[in-house]
Amino acid sequence: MPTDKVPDIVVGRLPLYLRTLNYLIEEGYEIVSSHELGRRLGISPAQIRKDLSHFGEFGKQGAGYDVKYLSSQLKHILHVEGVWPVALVGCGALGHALANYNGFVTKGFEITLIFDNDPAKIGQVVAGKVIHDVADMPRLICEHGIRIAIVAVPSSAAQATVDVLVRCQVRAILNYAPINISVPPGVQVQNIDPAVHLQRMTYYL
Amino acid sequence: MPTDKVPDIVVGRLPLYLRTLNYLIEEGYEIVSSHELGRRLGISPAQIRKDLSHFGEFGKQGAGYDVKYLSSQLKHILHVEGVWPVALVGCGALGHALANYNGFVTKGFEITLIFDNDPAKIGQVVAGKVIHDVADMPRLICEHGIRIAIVAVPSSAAQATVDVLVRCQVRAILNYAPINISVPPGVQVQNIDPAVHLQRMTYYL
DNA sequence: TCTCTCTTGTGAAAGCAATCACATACTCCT
DNA sequence: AGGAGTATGTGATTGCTTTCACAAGAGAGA
Ligand SMILES: NC(=O)c1ccc[n+]([C@@H]2O[C@H](COP(=O)([O-])OP(=O)(O)OC[C@H]3O[C@@H](n4cnc5c(N)ncnc54)[C@H](O)[C@@H]3O)[C@@H](O)[C@H]2O)c1
Ligand SMILES: NC(=O)c1ccc[n+]([C@@H]2O[C@H](COP(=O)([O-])OP(=O)(O)OC[C@H]3O[C@@H](n4cnc5c(N)ncnc54)[C@H](O)[C@@H]3O)[C@@H](O)[C@H]2O)c1
Repeated sequence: MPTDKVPDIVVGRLPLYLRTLNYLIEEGYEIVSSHELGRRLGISPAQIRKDLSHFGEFGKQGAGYDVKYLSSQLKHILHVEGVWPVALVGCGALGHALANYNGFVTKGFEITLIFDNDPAKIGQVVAGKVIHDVADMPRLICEHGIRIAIVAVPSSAAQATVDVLVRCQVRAILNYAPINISVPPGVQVQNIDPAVHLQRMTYYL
Repeated sequence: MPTDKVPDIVVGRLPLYLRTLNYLIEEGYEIVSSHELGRRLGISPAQIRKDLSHFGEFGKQGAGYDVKYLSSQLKHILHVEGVWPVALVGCGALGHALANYNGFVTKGFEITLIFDNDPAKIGQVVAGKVIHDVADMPRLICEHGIRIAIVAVPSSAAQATVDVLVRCQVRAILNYAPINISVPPGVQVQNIDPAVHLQRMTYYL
């Protein structure tokens, strides 16, 4: 029973399913049951079946799911069959780590443009890419048709950076600055703040 | 009407409230309403009031919340009044960025021990701390009474690293390896995987 | 072929979470 | 001092998510 309107919370789990399926492929699995997948993810088998049922029928009764097939279907659903070009803004300590991270390409992303506003950094080469002046960001992002950006600038510069990105037609932003940024409707934002994650755990200590 | 058993999802929002309150303090606010706080966070005022009501009555009718007071109360609830010593395992590109990150201390954390298994790195000084051999991890973590660790090792080493940490009485783990790790009940885990966050957004593009 | 076992996909039920709406109470202004 | 305006805290309600439970399909072995 395909796509009515899929809850965000379901969409949020699909990348986790996909990640685990790809590990299963590496391990040589050809078939996996919702039970085994759930065991690895700490999620109930029923929930996995229900989640997938939003998009179609991918399994075979009595057997389970063909791992490669389900992986390819999830890539299709998530629009990561190809490789999205991504802009990285802010090439400090964290930006360097991200630029050199080799885990993106197999997941459907490649950092193709890097920006900073520090004259000492502009022109330097990081991970095979030149660091561009943020002043050139509108032009370059437009020319490359970039839709996705990673923001790794100081908090004080984050909102202004995001505003520029949004004007450049960027529609998905991964924000590392520890601040709440605001964007117009239709622009996706995901935030990563390790301090927030740590504080979520200390409550229980 | 204080603490019955607070839902995890409520606890998960408290660090966001705290973060925003601290920005409000910097901006000179003394009082804030649930409406204004909600506007900044993209959360409904009613939800904020309901969340806080799990822990007590912090506001004043007709006025709002005393920003400093509420901040201090949230710090108390989240057990981040002091500074937790944290172990960092894996001092590669990402580990370096984390070790040098100055945003932790004001949030209640300080990386006090750094470990790696690369002989070329062991003994080097990063952010004023010596990189220790992972072989010494059990002893040092025990001696320092560390309860919180950040894992920034390759995926292939993550589960084994976590197993050691758990045996050393670490009870909260922030995992950057893009893999699902399993831990015994009572151990908190939070995962950060930028590729997962990006894939959550591409669905909507 | 028939039976037994396994696993999916899915309505129904149960369990959680978010929102509503208002009594209550505090502030500010005249 | 008193009234108008404002914002909290919370029971009731609505809405959403997860789990349950089972019919139906697939394969394996006798
Ligand atoms: N280092 C970490 O591990 C870490 C962890 C969590 C969050 N963060 C956050 O990520 C962001 C970057 O952290 P970092 O450690 O790399 O800091 P950093 O100071 O090393 O790097 C910031 C970079 O952004 C550049 N920059 C500043 N303003 C800019 C602008 N307007 N446009 C473009 N570039 C600009 C600076 O020149 C610098 O290169 C910060 O918001 C920080 O709070 C970092
Ligand atoms: N670089 C990034 O921006 C980024 C982003 C997301 C996730 N990650 C993940 O974070 C982890 C680290 O990434 P990185 O880019 O720093 O990789 P890296 O290869 O630069 O660093 C890994 C470090 O871990 C050390 N190490 C390896 N095995 C170890 C062990 N058993 N015990 C202790 N130390 C060990 C290595 O010596 C190295 O110093 C990886 O799992 C990676 O997938 C990195």
